[in-house]
Formats: sequence, C-alpha cells, structure tokens
Amino acid sequence: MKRTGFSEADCPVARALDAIGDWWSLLIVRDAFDGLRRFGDFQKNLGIAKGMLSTRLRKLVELDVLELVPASDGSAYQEYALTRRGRDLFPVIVGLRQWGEAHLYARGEAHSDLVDQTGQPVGPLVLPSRTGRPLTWSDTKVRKVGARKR
Amino acid sequence: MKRTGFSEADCPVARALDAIGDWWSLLIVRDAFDGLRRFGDFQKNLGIAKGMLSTRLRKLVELDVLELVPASDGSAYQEYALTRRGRDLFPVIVGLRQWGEAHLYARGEAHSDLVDQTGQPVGPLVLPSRTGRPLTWSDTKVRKVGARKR
DNA sequence: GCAACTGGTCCTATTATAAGACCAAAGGAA
DNA sequence: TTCCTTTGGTCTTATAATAGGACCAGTTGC
Repeated sequence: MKRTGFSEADCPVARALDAIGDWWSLLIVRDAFDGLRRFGDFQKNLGIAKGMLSTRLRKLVELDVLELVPASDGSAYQEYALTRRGRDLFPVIVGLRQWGEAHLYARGEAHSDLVDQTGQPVGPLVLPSRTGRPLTWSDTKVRKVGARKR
Repeated sequence: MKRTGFSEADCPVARALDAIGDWWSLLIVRDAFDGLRRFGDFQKNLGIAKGMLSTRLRKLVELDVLELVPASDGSAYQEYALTRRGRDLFPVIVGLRQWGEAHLYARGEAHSDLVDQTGQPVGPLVLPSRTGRPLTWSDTKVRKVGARKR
C-alpha cells in the first residue's frame, strides 16, 4: 500500500509530478525563487514542520533541484540554492501563479504579483509552435509512445 | 494536525497548490486533456483506487475545473468534461511536461510528446513582458502585497 | 563563558492513500 | 422478460505521510 509512484512513467507530466508533485516541494521552490536560502527562513515562511522540511530539502537536493552551498554571509552554515534544474521550474511556478490569480481570488482581493524590472506586470505564458505561432490546448495533441502504460 | 492549508494565502501559487496540488488532481486533468471523460477510463488509465478517484473528481467538480455532462454516447451515464477553468490549466501541465522531458529522462529514453496539428513538436513556454520581450527568472520579481502572511 | 540561535533528528497523534469487498442502476443478449 | 455484464460508485481496513513539538549538538553574539 505504498503511495503510487510514477518515476518510470512514459508521460513526462507523471514523472515530473512524481518528483516534485507533493504538498511542499513546489512551495519551497517558489520561496527559493523569492530569494529564501536558509533552513530557518523556509521553515518560518511556510510554517512547515521541521521534520517535513528536512525530508523535502534532502529530496530536492537529491533531485538536483537545490544544492547546498556555503552561506553567503561568511558564517559556518550552509544555504540551499537553486540549480539550473531548479531554475527551469520557473514556468511551472508562473503557470500556477497565473492560474491562481485568474481563478482563485475574488475581484479586488489582494494578492502578490509578478512584475518585470520596470515594475510592469508580466504577460500570460505563451506556448509557441516551431514557427512561433501561439498555440492553445486545441491546437495540440500528445503523441503516444509505444510500449508500457503509466 | 490537519494538513496545512493555503486557501487563504496572498500568494496565488500557494492558493493554486492548495486547490490542485495533491497527488492526483493534475494527473486527472492531464488525462482530461488527453480526451478521457468517464470514471472508468480515469480509473483504468491511472490505476487509482476508486475511492480516491471519487473524492478527487468530486473536489474538481466543486472547484469548477471539471463538470458533469450527459454522456456523449447517448447513454444514461454522465461524463466529466473540462471547464474553462480546467482548460486554463493547460500551461501548467505543459510546464510540468517540458520540465520532465528536459530533466527526468535519460538520453534516448522513450516518452510521450506534445505536438501541434502538423505533428511538429511545440516550442518551450515563453513568459513575455507587456511589450512582448521574453522574460527569464532573473528579469522578474514578486511584488509583495501588504497585510497577512501565508 | 554563557545564552541564544541555527539546523537539524526523533517521537507521537492524526490524516490521507491503497486495495479491494460490496452494491445499485443501466445496458445487452436471448 | 430474464439473466448476466458493465458502470459508477460507497465502505472498510491496513499502511504511509504529515503536523506538532520535545530534544540536541554545533555556532554565534555578547
């Protein structure tokens, strides 16, 4: 009765969710994008139990989403920094953010906002075709691969 | 000791994950994008326990991500169809897919693939500024909102 | 030198998930 | 019409994950 796993799935969505689709990992990554780097900072900001955080951080380091680096303030402590693989999660976080903004807030309700360096709100994510034309859901399909299911 | 909730969060990422960030919801939505609509189809394709699926589908309908519609084959059964809100999750699914493809498969390992109607693979998601310039993580920041935390 | 801070580990109570038995309504074949 | 199968669930039970907090060693600040 182990929790169902998808680390062997043919579908990259399933494999991605298997890796980072738990209750905390993406929130930790979001905080990392916001500049948080220390164990205590994540713990305070998320209100997560320390044991949980410890487990999650260890897994994220294992996955090479975060890495341990010497603390930037010169102390003997270490910090958790986003790797290339972690930074590549940016579109996922932005996608969740934009969906949440659009559908989960009452009109006028306050929420944090993603802006560029001039302070302008960013536009919606775009999925381009090879030729640069923007695609929506109905313009695409999944090309199945042979062999085993799930 | 209830599972921590974020339905009141100021951060849209947290609120989105609170709604659909569990182990199954996004996989169900992915299957819905792939054309699955019936209880039994989801159950067979995901290998999920029926009780779990029942709970998840009920929640997704409550959230207005899916809706119950009369079966398209004219039978007395019902089907689960994506709503507008559900279709708006497309970029999130694509983001997960592209991250998974890029980082979770060995070179040459088989995986399913997202293509446009001509069969061409799609390009990577792009986050444009208001003026259309593509933005990366380091070009953006989160504008915090006042008041309460989490 | 000592108190407080940091970054954990470990234990316990509670909640969620997995697996499958069970069931009622609908559909299909004879 | 009758009986069997399919569909779409519910319910129960065992196991796994999470929340909360006690505890602890090494580091830092005073």
